[in-house]
Amino acid sequence: MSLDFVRQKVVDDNAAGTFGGRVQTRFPPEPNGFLHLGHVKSIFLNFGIAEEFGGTCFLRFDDTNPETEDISYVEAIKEDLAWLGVQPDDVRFASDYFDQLYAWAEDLIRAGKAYVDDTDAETISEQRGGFGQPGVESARRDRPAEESLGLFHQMRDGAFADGELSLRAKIDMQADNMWLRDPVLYRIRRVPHHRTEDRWVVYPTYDWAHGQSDAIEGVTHSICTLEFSDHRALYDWCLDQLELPFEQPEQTEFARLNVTHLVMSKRILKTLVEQGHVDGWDDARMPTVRGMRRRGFPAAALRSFTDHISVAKTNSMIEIELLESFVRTHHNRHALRRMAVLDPLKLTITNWPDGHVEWMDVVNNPEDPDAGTRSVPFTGELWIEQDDFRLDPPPKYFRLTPGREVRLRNAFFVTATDAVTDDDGNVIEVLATYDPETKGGNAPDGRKVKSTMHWVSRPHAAEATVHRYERLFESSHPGEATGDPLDDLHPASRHTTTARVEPALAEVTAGEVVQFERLGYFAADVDDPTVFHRTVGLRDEWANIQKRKQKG
RNA sequence: UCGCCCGUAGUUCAAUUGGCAGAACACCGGACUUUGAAUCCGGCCGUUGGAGGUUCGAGUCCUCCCGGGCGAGCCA
Repeated sequence: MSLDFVRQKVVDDNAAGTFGGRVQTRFPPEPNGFLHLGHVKSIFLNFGIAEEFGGTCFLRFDDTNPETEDISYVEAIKEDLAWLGVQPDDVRFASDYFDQLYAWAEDLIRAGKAYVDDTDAETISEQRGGFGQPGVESARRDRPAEESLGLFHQMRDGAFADGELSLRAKIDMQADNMWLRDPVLYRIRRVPHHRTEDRWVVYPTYDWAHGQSDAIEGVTHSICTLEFSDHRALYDWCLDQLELPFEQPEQTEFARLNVTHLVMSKRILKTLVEQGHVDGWDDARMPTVRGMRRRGFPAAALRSFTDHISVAKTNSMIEIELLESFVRTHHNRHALRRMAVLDPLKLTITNWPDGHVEWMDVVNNPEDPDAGTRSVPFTGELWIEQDDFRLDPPPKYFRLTPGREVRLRNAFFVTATDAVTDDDGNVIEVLATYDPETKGGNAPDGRKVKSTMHWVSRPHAAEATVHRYERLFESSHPGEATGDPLDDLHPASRHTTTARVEPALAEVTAGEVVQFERLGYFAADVDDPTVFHRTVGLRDEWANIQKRKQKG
């Protein structure tokens, strides 16, 4: 197994003694939204590296913009992290460092490396120039340090309105890298902050806060996504100007995660919630940590998935089927097997002794002998799946059809004898006979059947609401055709029915994932365990046969 | 237009100093089967973005070209 380029860099740095063998990372979310799959990749990368190299990893909230941030997100992010099984060595906030950041900014001004500008935002933008175009220096660029310092203090003390003044780094207005064209370091925002409340009216920008926060904490490897590549020169420039308590941290960028049929943009996710396309951020169709949790995607599967896809600088698009295969593999080992009928059809056994109940001993998980067995009631009045009976079977259809014998799993062989139809010709009940010699599912004479079907005893059945999901976005690349992912929304991504389920399903705990035999994995809702979400279906050869036939 | 980054199988990644281009998922087939599941076995898939160059030998080094991504917030 070879190392990804980030881990390789850590190994190389350790070999060269760059950080004295120390390894420290951090996961730095902004508390302005919920964690999603993209964050999960970053989380397991950062915490994983710390763990593997005997280092440390802090959770640090990048809370430098009070206009969009909120304490509720802080709590949600902590919860999601805990659910992912990750334990930060410490929890910090960029706002913990506001005093130090401000003091460092004063140093920068004194050193003639920053100045207070009264140019308005729009003009600054114009003067910045464009790609291949020259920049124009601000008229205040050479303001004496003492004057800037005085103004900077007045900014802090509330003497100016929002946006009236800003602190800018004095770097190079002709740089090819736009982030070096005198970037803004401090801005005035009269907005209460969720932690510092009204103590500050000036806030550092990301570029003045991030690298310094890393440096204060002793971070060695500051890992972020590719779009920050151009910021690295600024990250380094800022740290170069300061006296640091530790070795200077280094930024390394990796490609963010893209998955087919999924959208990771916070903005689009928010729109889905606000326009009611989903129930909320924690809807089982959302690629948020909370959504995936409700859906029944286990943290362990997310971990093996992110391990498998590794990390690189190549912009890539992962097929969602890969994620699902990790989820299936996990549940195949751990999920208890249960029987549930999603689209019920009556099956009546005409030669069954009236009122007789036979309790069948059934294995809970063939992949795990320790999971034990349970008792399931069998009677002459059953529910079977509508899909499992055809009056007029297509080729290669192995299930129940008039005159054919099949096995009812863990019970008896039955042979369909007749079907009752309604006025429209729909089958509403199937009549069958059973062979009492086949109890448990084997014929003493050794005869075989082509298929085995699940069932539920009507008198014993419990009802459960079951949600089956289609892809939220029909297109593998949402928005590719029109530019707006919302145009690719599946019009009916959730299909809800009332299922008939075996009695044992009344005992599942919230959040538990079970396999409905032959159908897929289903997660009992985290709030209401009488509701199930289809996590992912089983591989379905019959569905493939039909699909191929459709294609011709 | 300028700068930075990235191009290896359908997809995601490997390939030790420059030394036989491989794996997983997907797909196809077979075995097994009380889940058309799982499991096991096998198969298919490549102009390593292109063209030159260096070399006994290039995915790897050099040059040019092509394609894709990001960048002109007082967002992060």
